[in-house]
Amino acid sequence: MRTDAGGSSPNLAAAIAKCRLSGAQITPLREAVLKALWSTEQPLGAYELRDQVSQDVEREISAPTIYRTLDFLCAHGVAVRIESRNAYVACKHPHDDHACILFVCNECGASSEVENKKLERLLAADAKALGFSIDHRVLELSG
Amino acid sequence: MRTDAGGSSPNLAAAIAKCRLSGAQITPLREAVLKALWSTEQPLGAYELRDQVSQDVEREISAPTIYRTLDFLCAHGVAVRIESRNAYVACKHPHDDHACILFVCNECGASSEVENKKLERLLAADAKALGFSIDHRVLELSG
DNA sequence: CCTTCAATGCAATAATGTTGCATTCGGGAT
DNA sequence: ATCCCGAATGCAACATTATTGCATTGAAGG
Repeated sequence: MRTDAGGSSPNLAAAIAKCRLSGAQITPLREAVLKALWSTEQPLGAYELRDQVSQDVEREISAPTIYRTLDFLCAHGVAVRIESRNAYVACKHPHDDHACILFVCNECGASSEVENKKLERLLAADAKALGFSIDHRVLELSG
Repeated sequence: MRTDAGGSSPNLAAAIAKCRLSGAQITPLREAVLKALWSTEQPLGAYELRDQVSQDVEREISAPTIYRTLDFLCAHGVAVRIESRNAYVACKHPHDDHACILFVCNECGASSEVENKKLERLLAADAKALGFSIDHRVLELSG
């Protein structure tokens, strides 16, 4: 028996597995939201997700529920919020630390993540010079 | 006669001069908003600015007006929007291109900009590798 | 004086995000 | 099995952030 319902990318299953690692439960709702995120390259807004997921599960999901679900997915590193668009995408790379750059296309809206160790080191060096301990980074490039 | 009213930082005057360069007019409103931004290290929200500026000019400024003014200031490189906080700060460095990193303190809220050419080159290289032409960057670190 | 265009005023409304509390549901202890 | 507990969700109300469309003002130039 397959655990990956609906024929979506195998990596969706991997993301789900990743969440389970931390003892968190993957509910049908969380899975539906994650699935929606995986179904496109486009960043999706919270209310957009709400509509899609509502249709998927055939009942009205409320805004707070969506936001809580997104918080959960982001906290578990399987989704990322794009601050400059108030939108979310599935995190499609397997790394634990989220030191990636997000490229977002202005025309098609597609986004892609890029890892860059050198850049990470530079940021760390700058932070150190300032006596600053980074707890969150936002690196978003659009073009 | 001094053009810098109110005894604020001399750099506020420089910022104003910078705007004039592009033939734009600095109205009392725009100057008041810029002054408010310069008066603190703290990122200020649009509505926060609205209240401060309204008090300053002794009449109610409307939200659209504040947003338009902020758009103007950002477009002229004398203010920066912090995407991860929905807030704005004065841009306090003189450079024309906005290739800086924004460090924002979680405790005191203060923000500071850091220029880093190496980092810039790395970003450019990554973008090139993707066939991507950057038109806007958001680099925000909080901690 | 008149035209014109940028800047601003203003009302309404959209879009995004949050709070507080009630309810449900599943798993472990008794 | 039943009870209890805590996590997840439902839900109403509300807070915050941002935008649209159109009217008005005001300064620069013919």
